[in-house]
Amino acid sequence: MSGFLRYKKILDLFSEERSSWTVLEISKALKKPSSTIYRIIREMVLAEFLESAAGSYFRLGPAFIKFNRIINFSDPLVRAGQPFLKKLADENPITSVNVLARLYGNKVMCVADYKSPSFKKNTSYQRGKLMPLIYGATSRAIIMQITNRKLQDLINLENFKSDEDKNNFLKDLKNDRKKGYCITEGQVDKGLIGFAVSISNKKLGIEASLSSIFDLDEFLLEHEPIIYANLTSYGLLVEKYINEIFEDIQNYHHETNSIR
Amino acid sequence: MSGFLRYKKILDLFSEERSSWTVLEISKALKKPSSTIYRIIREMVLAEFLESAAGSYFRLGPAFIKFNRIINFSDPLVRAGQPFLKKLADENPITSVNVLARLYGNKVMCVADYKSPSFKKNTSYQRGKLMPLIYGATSRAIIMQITNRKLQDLINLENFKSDEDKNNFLKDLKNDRKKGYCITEGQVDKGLIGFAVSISNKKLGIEASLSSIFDLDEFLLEHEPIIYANLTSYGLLVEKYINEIFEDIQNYHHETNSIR
DNA sequence: TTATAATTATCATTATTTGATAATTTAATT
DNA sequence: AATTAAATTATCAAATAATGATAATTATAA
Repeated sequence: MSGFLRYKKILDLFSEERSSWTVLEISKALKKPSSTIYRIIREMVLAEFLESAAGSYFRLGPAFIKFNRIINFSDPLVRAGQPFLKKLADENPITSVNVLARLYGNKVMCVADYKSPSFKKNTSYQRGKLMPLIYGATSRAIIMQITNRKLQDLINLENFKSDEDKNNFLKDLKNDRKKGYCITEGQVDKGLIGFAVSISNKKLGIEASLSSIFDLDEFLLEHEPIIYANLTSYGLLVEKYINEIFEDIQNYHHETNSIR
Repeated sequence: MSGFLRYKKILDLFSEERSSWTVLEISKALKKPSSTIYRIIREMVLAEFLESAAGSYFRLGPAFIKFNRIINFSDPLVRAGQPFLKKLADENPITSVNVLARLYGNKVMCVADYKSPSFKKNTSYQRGKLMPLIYGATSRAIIMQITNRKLQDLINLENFKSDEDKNNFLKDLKNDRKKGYCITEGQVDKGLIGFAVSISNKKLGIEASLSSIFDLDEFLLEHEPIIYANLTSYGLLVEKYINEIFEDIQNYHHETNSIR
């Protein structure tokens, strides 16, 4: 265990389910002597990536809140898409959860979400949550824009139940690519239906999706064209804004570099 | 430069104002050879703490969004206080920004905020933003609960204009401690008035504040008693919930430890 | 106060980082 | 498609830092 991994392995222990650890627990989990863990933890506490809590427990530190904010204000995808989620929700024919998600390793991560105030059911899509790559429209609209080697690598990491399962998935992917958007029912959350379009920007390396999720109890077939129209138009709008932001960033860097 | 600092120094370059850097720029800024920076950056990209963007720039990675989420769902202060911010806003006599903030190093960080939808002015208090320790009611209600050595250390880090300035600050602090809450006008944002109460929990090491910020153009003296009543009652409520969460955590750890 | 747990310090050994440079890959331009 | 420049990775000996066993100290609880 060396380099950044030494720190990351500790951070990765912290989860929603288990958000505080003692040095001894960490030392057991990572099979490292506690003197080593103490030394590392001390460094991370100093850097505010961890903080000590009651009862000699440690938890994640405020540095994450700070850097998260910087991302919020600067990430082109979040900046471009965030403001449209509420509008999308307001224009949808029924209450919805609206999500901006992106590839994160071999998972999909929601980076922004807006739920209509009166939406009743619980959904898995909340900012920061990691979701499976192969289930749900949100994820599908991301993976369907990935090709060649990268797609192969990602798919090889997935555990399909059978070869047939895998082939079906690939066939669906092909169809969705042709249609330009995805619909899935209950793949992630029972009783919900999701619609999604791809969001991409080659130059910025953005592989993302915009999606609206509805309660199956409220959803009617006649809603589909409106949902589809909303998603595609807002999707294009988000991509347009990403481009503008990209140009802003470029100009900024040109300026600051020429000043020097 | 060794240990975690090596990584932190790079991360600390990234700010709202300057959210993407090339390896060469980092290498200049930190006065380190680019081969070294490349090696470090590669590690951090692999860990998703950085990600490569267009034009050989790098920016903060999605790991921060993920860990930020875990904090949101597990930090006792956020969990206990977050749900009350909207209620506080709704019960205030005029539109307001409501903030939960805590000590972060020698600064104050907002960890949750709720703005009345129709609040017009811009405020500095937004989740994740670092604020000065000695200005504004939000900060004052935090520092006023700190004593002895820790207070000395924190105050020594501040640059007061004069000794008189410093003495005035200490005098105000004493008064606020007696009163049990703080009011400041325009210290952080011109045209705004802030009210704050302390939030603390010894066992959890929480030194925080709950505050409501109003537009001076809307604020009337007769609002003060209601504001005061709201803040103190919600402040106590938040502290009560922090305590309950603390006990939940304890029980959880007892269970998991006895199972093993 | 005493006892126990938590944390820090020490230090020789072992392993890793460093930085100069070369090699390779990628992107831009002709 | 070929050329060039820029970005990134690889190499390796020297310098530096991490490790972990143990001892010492400090905080916490009984």
